[in-house]
Amino acid sequence: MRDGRPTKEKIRHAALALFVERGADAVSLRDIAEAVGIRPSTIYVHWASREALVTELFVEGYGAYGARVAAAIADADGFAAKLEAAIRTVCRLESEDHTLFKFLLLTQHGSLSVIGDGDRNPIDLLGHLIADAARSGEISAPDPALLTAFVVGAVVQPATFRLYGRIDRSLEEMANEIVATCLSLALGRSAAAVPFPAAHEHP
Amino acid sequence: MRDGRPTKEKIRHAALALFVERGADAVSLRDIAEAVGIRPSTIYVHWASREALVTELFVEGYGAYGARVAAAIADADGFAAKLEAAIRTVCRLESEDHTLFKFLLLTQHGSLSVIGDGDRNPIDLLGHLIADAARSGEISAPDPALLTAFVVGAVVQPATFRLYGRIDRSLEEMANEIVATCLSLALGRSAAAVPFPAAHEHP
DNA sequence: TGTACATCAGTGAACGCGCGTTCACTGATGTAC
DNA sequence: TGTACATCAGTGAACGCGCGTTCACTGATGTAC
Repeated sequence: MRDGRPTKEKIRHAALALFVERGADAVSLRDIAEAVGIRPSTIYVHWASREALVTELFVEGYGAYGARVAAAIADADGFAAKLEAAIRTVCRLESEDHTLFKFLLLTQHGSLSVIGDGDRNPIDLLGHLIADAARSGEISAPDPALLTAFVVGAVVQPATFRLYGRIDRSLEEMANEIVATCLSLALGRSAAAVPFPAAHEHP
Repeated sequence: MRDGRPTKEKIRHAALALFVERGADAVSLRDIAEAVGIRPSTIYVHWASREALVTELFVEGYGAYGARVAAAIADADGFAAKLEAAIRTVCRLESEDHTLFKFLLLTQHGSLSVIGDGDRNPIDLLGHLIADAARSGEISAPDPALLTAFVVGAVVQPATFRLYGRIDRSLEEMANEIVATCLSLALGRSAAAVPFPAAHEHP
């Protein structure tokens, strides 16, 4: 028999590229097949349905990111170093495989429900890191979930701005600024760490 | 002749609610018509196409937000007060019409291209506010676009977390923390304002 | 005040289209003898 | 080494379905006389 693995890999790459280019909903199996140079029915040799293909790409990509971030956190000592390592890893991943990064960013809404609670995904890992540090007293964060949102926002929003051409540099090129901002947010100079520092209090 | 305005308004509301519930791509004109209690063809009395309906909802909603934010900025004096007023306005809008807010947040990707550059939308307004303050020396921001991303992220990411149940409070309830964080980001205690403050420098 | 007319919001049936999916098939390739 | 066979990756034609959209129509309502 023929070896189907190269074809399967080609389908994966073409699908990812098209999903990023047009949005997953706007890409048909015929589009993917045409990009690879196969017939649409061949896709069913490798996946049970269109949904299974999309889900596999999302779960595998998200899982791979989670594993890399988890390893970075495990290798560093102390909250600040762990947070910095996690952020730098995400910034590096954006450069390593920009297509996958875009896909995860854009497919987020709608496919996030596939990921179970507490799974090994980058956002939960950051959330646990911050929640643990708050519980142990290493940082002062009255609302760890909100602080996590601020930190995630300081990574995801620059990435989104880049996606829409509002920013030219890659996440990796901005990594120093992003890391410094995340540390500043987490280490007590932000509202989430010390509530209402009254830089400007509401009347 | 009958007055079609109430029907048009019902279609607007039902469409918005369904788009938020399932994502705009997953809602057909038959779904909308059924929710309103009319026939699908009636929608063509009020809009030229499905796309025209979606675009009108997005552009009108985004424009309304832009107008409110622009007014808030115009009414306040000085950069810090203007920034605070803009952020508080966005937080208030999320409570006032949660469905519209969700729709704008989720439809962003894919429909943002409809909005022209420099238009009166909340993100460009924030961007110009920050860029102007950086130019006049009121704040020190080597990369105003990146600082804008941080500030937008400090609003949008908590909203996204709320959407997915990671946070329970409304933006309005978190407004004090969000405003303080945005001011802290913009007023010089962040990496974007003063590059590499070396809270934790990379080896 | 009563009647005739014009307007147009809303209808109902139908359209062509592209979609995801199925399935009997073909034929290249690895394995057994 | 050469031949027969089994496997299964990939094909090609076809399917039913729901989609956005069209269009001749109906009939409620505001306006003119």
